[in-house]
Amino acid sequence: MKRTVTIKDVAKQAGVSISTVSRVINNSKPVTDEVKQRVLEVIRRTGYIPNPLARSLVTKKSQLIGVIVPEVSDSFVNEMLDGIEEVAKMYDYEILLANTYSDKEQEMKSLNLLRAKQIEGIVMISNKIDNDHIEYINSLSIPATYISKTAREYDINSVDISNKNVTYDMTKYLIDKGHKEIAFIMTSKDKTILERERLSGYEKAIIENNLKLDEKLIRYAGIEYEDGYESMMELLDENIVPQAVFVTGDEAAIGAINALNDRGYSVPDDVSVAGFSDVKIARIYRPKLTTVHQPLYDIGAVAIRMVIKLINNESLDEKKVELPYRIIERESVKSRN
Amino acid sequence: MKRTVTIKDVAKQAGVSISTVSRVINNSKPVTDEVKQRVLEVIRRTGYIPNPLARSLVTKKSQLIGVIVPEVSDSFVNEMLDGIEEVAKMYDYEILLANTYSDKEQEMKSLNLLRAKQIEGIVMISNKIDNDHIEYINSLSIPATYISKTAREYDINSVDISNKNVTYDMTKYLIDKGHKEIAFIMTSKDKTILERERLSGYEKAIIENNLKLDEKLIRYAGIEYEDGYESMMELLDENIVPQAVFVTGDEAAIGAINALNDRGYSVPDDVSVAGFSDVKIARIYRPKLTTVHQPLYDIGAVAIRMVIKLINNESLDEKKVELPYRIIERESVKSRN
DNA sequence: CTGAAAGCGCTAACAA
DNA sequence: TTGTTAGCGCTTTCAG
Repeated sequence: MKRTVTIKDVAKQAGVSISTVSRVINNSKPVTDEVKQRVLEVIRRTGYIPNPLARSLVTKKSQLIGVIVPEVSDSFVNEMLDGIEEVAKMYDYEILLANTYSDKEQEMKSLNLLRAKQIEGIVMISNKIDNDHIEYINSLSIPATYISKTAREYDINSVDISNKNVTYDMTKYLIDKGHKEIAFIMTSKDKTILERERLSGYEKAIIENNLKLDEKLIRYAGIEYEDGYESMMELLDENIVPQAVFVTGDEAAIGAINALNDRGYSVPDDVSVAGFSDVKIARIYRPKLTTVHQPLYDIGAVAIRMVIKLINNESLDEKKVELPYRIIERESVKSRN
Repeated sequence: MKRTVTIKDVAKQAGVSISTVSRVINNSKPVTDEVKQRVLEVIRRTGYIPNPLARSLVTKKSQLIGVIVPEVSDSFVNEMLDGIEEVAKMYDYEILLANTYSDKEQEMKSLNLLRAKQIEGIVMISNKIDNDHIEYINSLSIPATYISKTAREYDINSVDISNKNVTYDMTKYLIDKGHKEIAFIMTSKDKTILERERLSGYEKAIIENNLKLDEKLIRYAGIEYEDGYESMMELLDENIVPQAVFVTGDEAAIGAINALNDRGYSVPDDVSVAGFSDVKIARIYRPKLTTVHQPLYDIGAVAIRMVIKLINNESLDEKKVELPYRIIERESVKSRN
């Protein structure tokens, strides 16, 4: 273990005081050019790097932002992470990552751990946040922004897509393509406000267009591939073969397509399937998935940008940012007009 | 901003010295039970959390491990990240993440940044590491382990799958299934030792089984979906329609399947396709991809376990860990016997 | 413009 | 078993 070079070493070698060195590395106070060059030279020669721990200890700034995610390997999450990472780097923040596997206890634990690490801000991505999370984070008095389906229900900083009309729009799209019987597989069994809105978007489109609203066509599943597969199988087992299926998750949508295939139905020739999110696999799978594009990278980027602003005491234009979605027409939906 | 409670506050309120408080929070020296309880009580009441920055400053331990990855959103990478994260948590280490987009300059920059953050160890995942990386990391005298195709070429700690016979085994498998003309798409244009070995594994299997070794059947592409697609198209454009295609990457393999489909060939009925890695999509795609399973989660887990051991001055059983691979038979390869 | 000195919150000798 | 004290490496008054 070679001893690392400290500010003292630099000061001594440059023949100045440590305060002067501090001043040149931080550009905080005027320093004669001659002295500055001398110090810089020593720094270069010795390869000196200021110890951010010591610095943080006095400035109370760690340049660390905690990011809490359900699971890194989830495509939904990691596309956001790319955005988060990118922006963090831009502003010289480092990311402290914590996986929670959507377990609330683990979420609280991670929060605690991150807090201990003196993070300056938090980006919390969670399937479902509630008052406990919010109160705890508030009690930390650390800037935070949330990415969560339930964020809209609370008075907190959050970023999301403008969910209001998504399901309405996609259902309408499907109807416009000539589908009369449209199944709706919600990838959540919760009944949060968001889910109720999504459901009513679907219902509204159905009713407005004088189609029959059939409870049997509505299913509640999980978000995984298997969940979509099983839900679709369930439908098929009940001899329900809709003309179109709208699944609120891409992987689950692909599960549905596979279930359909396994039962001898062709997508989109026999039945159309639409997804939600536009993760990578939606572009790769065949038939390519028609889906709702969520700007995941941007969501992550905006979220962390918000906390950085907050950290710097800049004001936020809006507490709740909503990014636009759009329907991406690919191959899994066929016009039946 | 409420002032955070420090060890001093606790000491004062408990009527003891700060060293005593330090002793009880670290369990480092015996403390009378009575005093201990008193201190603990104050800690509980005040919600005191030791400042790890201050602690690190003196102990020179940050409980931080830097992880450098090409891209979080790459499925190959994020499955390893899950393993890394899990083990880190187990040993109370926090992960500092840096995305490099496989850019060498960025890799060096990230290394620098992480170094500055006083990380205690490094897990470096990189497509291609070279002497510059290694020398730099060595100069930091921080424990590191590498996950990289080129790691085997250097005398460094690394974890990998036992690559030696992979391509031989898969090619042999394909031959055993009755394929005579087998294309080999390498998802790399480099010619590292690993790539040469992979190539010769393929060649060995072909020759040993008295098949014709045809240079035209060997292609060099990138690792992405599109790369596989294009390489396959290239083959097809040259009127080469092999009975089987072995692509050394799952997403690229799926690209190849799609190219085949787009040209009217059915997989596996007309041509078999095998992949490499067994990332999530291999299980989801239809036909399900027959591929070489790499234990990505385990690779990540082992890698970080190694650096933790190193940090604690425990000796490593082996410098280069090789995890077993296995061929996963699914649907994209059909027997032609 | 520069240096001396205090102190960020904590651990670890060293004494007592 | 406990308290005192000297730092860890740095920033930041405060003088000069």
